[in-house]
Amino acid sequence: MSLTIKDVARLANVSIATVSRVLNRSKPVSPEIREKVMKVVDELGYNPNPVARTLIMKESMLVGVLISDVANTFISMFVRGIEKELFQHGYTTLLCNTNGDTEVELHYLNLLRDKYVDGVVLLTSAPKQEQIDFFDKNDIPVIFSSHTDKDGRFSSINIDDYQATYDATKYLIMLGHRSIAFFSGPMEYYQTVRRYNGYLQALDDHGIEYQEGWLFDKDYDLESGYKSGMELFARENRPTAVFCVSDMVAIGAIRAAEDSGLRVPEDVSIMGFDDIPIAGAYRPKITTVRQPVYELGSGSAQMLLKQIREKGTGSCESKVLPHEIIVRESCRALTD
Amino acid sequence: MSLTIKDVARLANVSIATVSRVLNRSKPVSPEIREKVMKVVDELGYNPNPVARTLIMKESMLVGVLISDVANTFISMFVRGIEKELFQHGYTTLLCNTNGDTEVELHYLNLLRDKYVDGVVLLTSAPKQEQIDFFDKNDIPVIFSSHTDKDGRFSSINIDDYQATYDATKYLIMLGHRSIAFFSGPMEYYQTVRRYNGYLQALDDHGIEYQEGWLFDKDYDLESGYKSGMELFARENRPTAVFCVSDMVAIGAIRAAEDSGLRVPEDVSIMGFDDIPIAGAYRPKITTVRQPVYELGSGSAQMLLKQIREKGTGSCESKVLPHEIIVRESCRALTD
DNA sequence: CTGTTAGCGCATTCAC
DNA sequence: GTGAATGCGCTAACAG
Repeated sequence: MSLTIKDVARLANVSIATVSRVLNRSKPVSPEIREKVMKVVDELGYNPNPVARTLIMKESMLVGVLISDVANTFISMFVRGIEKELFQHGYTTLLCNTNGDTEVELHYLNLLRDKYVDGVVLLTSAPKQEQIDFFDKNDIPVIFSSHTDKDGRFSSINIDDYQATYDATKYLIMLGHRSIAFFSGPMEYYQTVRRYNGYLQALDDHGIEYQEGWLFDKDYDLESGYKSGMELFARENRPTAVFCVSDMVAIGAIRAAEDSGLRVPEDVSIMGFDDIPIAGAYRPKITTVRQPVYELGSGSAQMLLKQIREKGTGSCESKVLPHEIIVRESCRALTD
Repeated sequence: MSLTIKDVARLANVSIATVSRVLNRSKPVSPEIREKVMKVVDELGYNPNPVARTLIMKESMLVGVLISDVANTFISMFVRGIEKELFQHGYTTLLCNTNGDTEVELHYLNLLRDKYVDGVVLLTSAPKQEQIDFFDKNDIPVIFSSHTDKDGRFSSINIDDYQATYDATKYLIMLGHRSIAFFSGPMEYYQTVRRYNGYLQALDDHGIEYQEGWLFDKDYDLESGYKSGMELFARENRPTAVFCVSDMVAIGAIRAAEDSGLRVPEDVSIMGFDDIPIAGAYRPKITTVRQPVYELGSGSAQMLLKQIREKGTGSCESKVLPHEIIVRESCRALTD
């Protein structure tokens, strides 16, 4: 069906080795022959079979990206960042959705290795032991995105979740709030834990005693925020502010507040996280912590590319991107 | 490094041909030998190299999914539908983001073919001539999602965009609206055109004359809706209702209305499309047309799988999934 | 510089 | 039923 290197060699009256050489610049070829070959290649519109190439080279120009559904809201943007960067360097992105299922993750990891992917980006939010083991066993470049392994033996790119939440909590405290609930995600994710710790530390640093019942650990989505909100706002003695681990949770919380007869921010202040496009358009506009999602994606790709080039060095780096408090309308100063 | 079929053959004292046979059930093998081989396979944890296999079989167990950024809001859900379905059948999803760039699309299509993908799902919203040509030239199973080629020579899965918009417009008319603006996406997308036609027809069928200046064709995102809204609501003689091609556009339009001192739905009714998760949580809750996004994804996968099995038959089917008007708060009845 | 040859890991035709 | 040999399309030693 398709053209092979043989066809080119025959029509150009050279050996297949020569064709391979001009195509890969692997060895010097005389200008005349090179040109002759290129002419045939162009006329035929020939391009080498990447599968055969992979079989020999053990590289595929493929990069696997594992995603789960956490923070699913910004996955799309994140992936675009990765994808664009990789594409510019001739790599293709193999996207794998794991739904956070360890078994599925492992399945994909093995599959990817068998396909000779040149690298992997993990956006699965909970670095499991199985993953660590896999990358210990297989020498495949990998970037942990938005989460790191405990020992920091692998490259990673993150924002400073601890500091970001610390800053957010501090902001609420500066506004005069002394009772602040924490609408969390699952504590299995280090990301969540780091945020929680930042929150606790900010409380502590400002002489606020953490209260039993301020923590709601459900998930990163709208429904979780709504449920936590309905639960919290039904209480007699409710906090004056709520920190949410995502904007979607914040939106759910705002809905719950309104359904409970509370106004935001007059009766309760609600802070989000992510700064998804809708955050600035919501009513009230959501005060939130901005993550540079696209940059996290493209940064992952850049780091991975570097690691692929330097494969074998065992080098490993960590990158932390800046966050930013975006002040809008959903949090107000307490002036009583 | 990795295990090969030779290792298995050696340890089981059989030829590689026999190993291949038990693994593929391609030819009968005596029970004793089969068992002996399987034992070695299990002990070694051997699995065949898919790349070598692809080189011979000309199939990869890979499916390419091309996406652009239109309706980017629901791509995530759509892809999950595809991915899950394919995964269950042993296929892996190769996701390619084209940004609607024809050149990039073509690049990917060629790459995918060279990787021997077993099929392709197109979610690029504008069936371009180049794409049609590609699939005419290359006999690769393909599903056009959310858009069809004009001639209907390829399989596709859609909702009935024409009817859905007709229904939505009719709903607004039934509410008493006689002047209805259309916040559109780019007219290069057939999807957009079909919706526009449904809108026009509904107007016509109910004796409403279409007015110059009711059409705003920008894009499917929030900003487009906002801009169109600011433009429209500044006018003296503004419509009482607006149909938007997506919920994000609707959200932008609602923002614009409020920034123009208009209340929704008291002063202007705004209707969305898609029913993204936020639509029901927005303030006001958005009246919209629901698309079964996940089902469009899994349906695409099912149709593709079927086509892969029946490859060569040249069979081609079209599937239309139901839409639904979701009545919420953003549109009100005119009672004057 | 260039051509010949030998694999990469596997499926499959042939002989037996 | 089973094994030896051939080749998928390509790269890389090896000679010349």
